Amino acid sequence: MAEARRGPRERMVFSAAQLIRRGGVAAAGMREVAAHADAPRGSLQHYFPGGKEQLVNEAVEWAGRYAGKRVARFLAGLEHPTPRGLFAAMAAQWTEEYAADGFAAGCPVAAATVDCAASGESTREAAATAFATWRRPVAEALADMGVPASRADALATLMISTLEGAILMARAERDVRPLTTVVAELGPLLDAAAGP
Amino acid sequence: MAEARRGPRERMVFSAAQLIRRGGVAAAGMREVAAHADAPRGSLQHYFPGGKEQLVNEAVEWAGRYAGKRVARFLAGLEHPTPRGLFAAMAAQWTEEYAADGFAAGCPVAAATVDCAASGESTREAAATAFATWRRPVAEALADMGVPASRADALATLMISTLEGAILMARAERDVRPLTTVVAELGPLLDAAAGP
DNA sequence: CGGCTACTATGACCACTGTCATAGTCGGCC
DNA sequence: GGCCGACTATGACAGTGGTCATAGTAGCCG
Repeated sequence: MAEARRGPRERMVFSAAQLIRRGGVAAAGMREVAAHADAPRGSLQHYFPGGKEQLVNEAVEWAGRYAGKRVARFLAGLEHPTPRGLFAAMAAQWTEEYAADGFAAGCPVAAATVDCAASGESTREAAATAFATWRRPVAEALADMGVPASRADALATLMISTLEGAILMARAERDVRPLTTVVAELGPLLDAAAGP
Repeated sequence: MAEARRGPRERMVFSAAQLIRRGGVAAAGMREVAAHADAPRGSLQHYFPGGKEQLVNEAVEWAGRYAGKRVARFLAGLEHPTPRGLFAAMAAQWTEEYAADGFAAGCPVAAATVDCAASGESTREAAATAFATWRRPVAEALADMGVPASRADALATLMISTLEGAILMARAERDVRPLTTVVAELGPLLDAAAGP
C-alpha cells in the first residue's frame, strides 16, 4: 500500500476499490472516493465521463488484475510449489490483513457482484472479467504443478469460490476460522489432484 | 413461494430478504419493501421501531433459519444420504432457481455481510448467527453420515463457503458452471470423509 | 356509548447522492 | 504575448433515502 506516486486517475480507481471493499458499491460515494484519493472532486467527471458506473467497473477490473498478479507473487514465495501451498498463500493474504487491520474489508469483486449483478449489466460483466482474470493464472499454475489440464480450470474455480465464501464468513464472524478451516480441508484434495 | 397467508409483519421481513438478495441492502428501500409485501408503509415504523437496521437483521436471521430448515428437506429427498448428495442438493436449489428465474438474486446473508459488516455491528452479528444456524444442521447431517465429529463442522464450513462463492461467481458469469463445477470437484472429498 | 389499543395513512423533513453547468487555473506551444 | 487543451473548483439541481410527527381508522372491552 501507500504508493502516492500514482496519477490522480489511478488513485481514484484504487480508492474506489478500497471503499467498495468496505461497504459495497452504494456506500462508496463519489465525493468520498475523491476525498479518499486526495483528488479534486472536479476530476471525477473529467476522468470518468461515464459516471459512477465507469468508475466502479474500472475498480472491479483493477481488483481482478491485482488478484491475478498476486498469484505470480505467491508462487515466487513458495520454494516447493504445490496447489495446497498456493491456496494457503491466497488465504493467508486475508488472514494477515484481518489480523492486522480488522475485518472491515472484503473482496471488491464480490461486493460489486452482490450490489450490481441484477441492476448494472456492465458492472456484472466487469466482475465476470475480473473473476476470469483471476482464475486464469491460478489454473495455469495448477497445470504447471502437474494438475491435468482438464481439471486445472475446475480446481481454480473451486479455489476461488471457496476463498470468496470463506472471506464472507470470516467477516461475518469476525474470525479467520473459516479461512484456516477451508485451507486445511481443501489442501489434501488439491495436492492429490497434482498427481503422485 | 406465494404464501399470502402470513401476517404483514412476516411478509415485510420476507420481502426485505428478497430485495436484499437482488441488489444489496442499500438498494432495498423501506418504501419498496412495503410495496413488495403489499403492506402499508405506516406499518414499518410500527413493527420495526428499530428502523431499517432491525428489518434487515430480521431478514438475515430469517434467511439463516430458512437455509437451516432446507437441509432437513434435502436430506429427506435423498434415498441414499451422502455428503456429496447433500451438497449437490444445496447447489441444485440455486441452479434450478437460476435456470428458471435468471441470475437476479443471490444469498441475502452474503449481501448483508458485504454491505454491513463494517458499518452495522448488529447486522454483522445477525449474519454470523445466520451462518451458524445454517451450518449446524449441515454438520449434524454429516455426522449422521459417518463423518467424524471432529471434522463435521469444518466440512460444513467448507461446504457453505464454497457454495456462497460459487453463487457469487455464477451470478457474475450468468452461468451455473461454477455451481456444477464445485459440486463435481468437492464431491469425492466429502464422501471420502464419511468413511469407507 | 366512551375509551383504549393496535394498526394504518400521509405528508414533511433533512441528509445525502450522482450529475451537470459554469467558471477558473495552469502549462506548454506557436 | 495569445491561444488552447488539460485539468480543477464550486455551486446548483433534482431525486431518493430513512425517519419522524400527526392524524386517522378498526375493533374489542367495559
